[in-house]
Amino acid sequence: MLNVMSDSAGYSSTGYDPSDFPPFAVTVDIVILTVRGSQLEVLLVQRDAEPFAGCWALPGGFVGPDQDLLDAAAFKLGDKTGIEIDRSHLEQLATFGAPDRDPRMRIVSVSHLALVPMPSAVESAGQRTAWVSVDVLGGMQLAFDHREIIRVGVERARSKLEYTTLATAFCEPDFTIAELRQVYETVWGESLDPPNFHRKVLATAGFVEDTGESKAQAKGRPAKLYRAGEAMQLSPPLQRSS
Amino acid sequence: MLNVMSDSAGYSSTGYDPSDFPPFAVTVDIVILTVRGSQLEVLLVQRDAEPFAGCWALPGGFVGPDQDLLDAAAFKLGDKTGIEIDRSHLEQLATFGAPDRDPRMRIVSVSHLALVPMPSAVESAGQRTAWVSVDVLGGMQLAFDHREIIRVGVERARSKLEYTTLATAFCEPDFTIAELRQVYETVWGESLDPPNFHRKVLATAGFVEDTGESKAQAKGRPAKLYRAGEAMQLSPPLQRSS
DNA sequence: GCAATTCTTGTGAGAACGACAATAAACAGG
DNA sequence: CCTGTTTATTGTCGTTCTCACAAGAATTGC
Repeated sequence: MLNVMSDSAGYSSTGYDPSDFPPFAVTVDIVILTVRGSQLEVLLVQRDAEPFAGCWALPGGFVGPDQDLLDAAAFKLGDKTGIEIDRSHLEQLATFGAPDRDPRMRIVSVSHLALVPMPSAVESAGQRTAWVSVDVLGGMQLAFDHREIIRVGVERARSKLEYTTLATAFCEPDFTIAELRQVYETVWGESLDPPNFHRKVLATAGFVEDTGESKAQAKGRPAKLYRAGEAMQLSPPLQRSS
Repeated sequence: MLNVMSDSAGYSSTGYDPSDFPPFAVTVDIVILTVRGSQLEVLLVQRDAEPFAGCWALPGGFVGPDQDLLDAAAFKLGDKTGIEIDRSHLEQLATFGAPDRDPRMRIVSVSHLALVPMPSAVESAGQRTAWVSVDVLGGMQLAFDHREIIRVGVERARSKLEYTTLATAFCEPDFTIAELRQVYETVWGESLDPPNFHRKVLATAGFVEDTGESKAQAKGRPAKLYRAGEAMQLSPPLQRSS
């Protein structure tokens, strides 16, 4: 099927005639992550059409003729999964365009990364969608190069938690320091010292704001509730050991 | 010009009608940076065709039908400027695809970032190419959204110098610590304490390796020459004050 | 009340950082 | 040869940050 392209080749000798560019399609794919318990999970949808029918894949689709890329990602996410994403936690991830990544034709995919809090995300998952722990993806058959896209997305999330306040995007509007710490521990896959983490978060201006409220625990002292602060960057960064 | 897509059709045989997906063209653009003296400079080429004829623009061009994105970026750079880039210092930057970013038709540009050392880069600049300090770009008229692309590229470079060993890409194969410090000072636009910088670089395992050679200065004590080490990440990072 | 649990604050040793002093190695000029 | 100048490199030291762990505070269950 790849030879569909070769008919339009042959523009290289005489410079670049704009009327002779190769035919491309452009799609958006969304790596949408959440933290449930101690698992970092990604939302997948089951494909019903060839190629890769029956396989799990990232939500996404073709970009509309007059759609901006970020708009397309947000729209496709709502369209395919019903999740309305806070635009502030949706960002472009990377673009994948290997010539053979789609057997049908040349498709360039602009992948995006979205982070959502736990409960609302889980409820919104529809029939042919599933939240899957990133730890069990190895045993699944994924469509196209989506395994690689997810790998890049997870690595981006891990990295951004170090030097940005993005971890609050995984939390409800009001959250405790322990819940925030749980996010870090889950995404990074390592345990953090509760006292030191607590102090460090409060010492970073603009990371969290006190709400005055408290939240009762199943056992133990109630925890103060905080909301996300104004700051976007963390300086100095929170560093993982590895 | 928008109708050119439909001419090169013929997807019906494969089951995919060209009208199923919108007509896109995909280009690569390269933000190639170098440090000359105390200036951070970007390579621009002067356009000879409409739109934006006569304006300065980033080197780049349409992606070939069977070309990977990174390959296309490296090829276009060599083709348009004669610069053969070390592939290890060429990375994808971001993708720009606003519907109105090109007046001709819908074009999605996958931008790339390249870093090259000073002298070779300057020599390679051809007739219609120029190295321009990023500080004077404000007064120039740039094609398309290339001003924004350059801004993102410069910010990426500034950021990556903090936590990667990428600064060595701006240096010759053998370089002194002072030359490396000059790179940091130029890209970040702030001065660093020479003794502390010297110690910090040598204390980071894998950042630089001793060559045993020395380099005479115009004045003063000769400096030892180093080469880039194996490490890619800097931990702990070098931090800029701002 | 008491034990258990969890959140929050204290503490002290060691490492890192930053400003600046001191030394080392070259050159220029007398 | 000696001296001043310049730049590279090493020392020093007080402050800050980090990290491991102890201690205190606030709740639940018995």
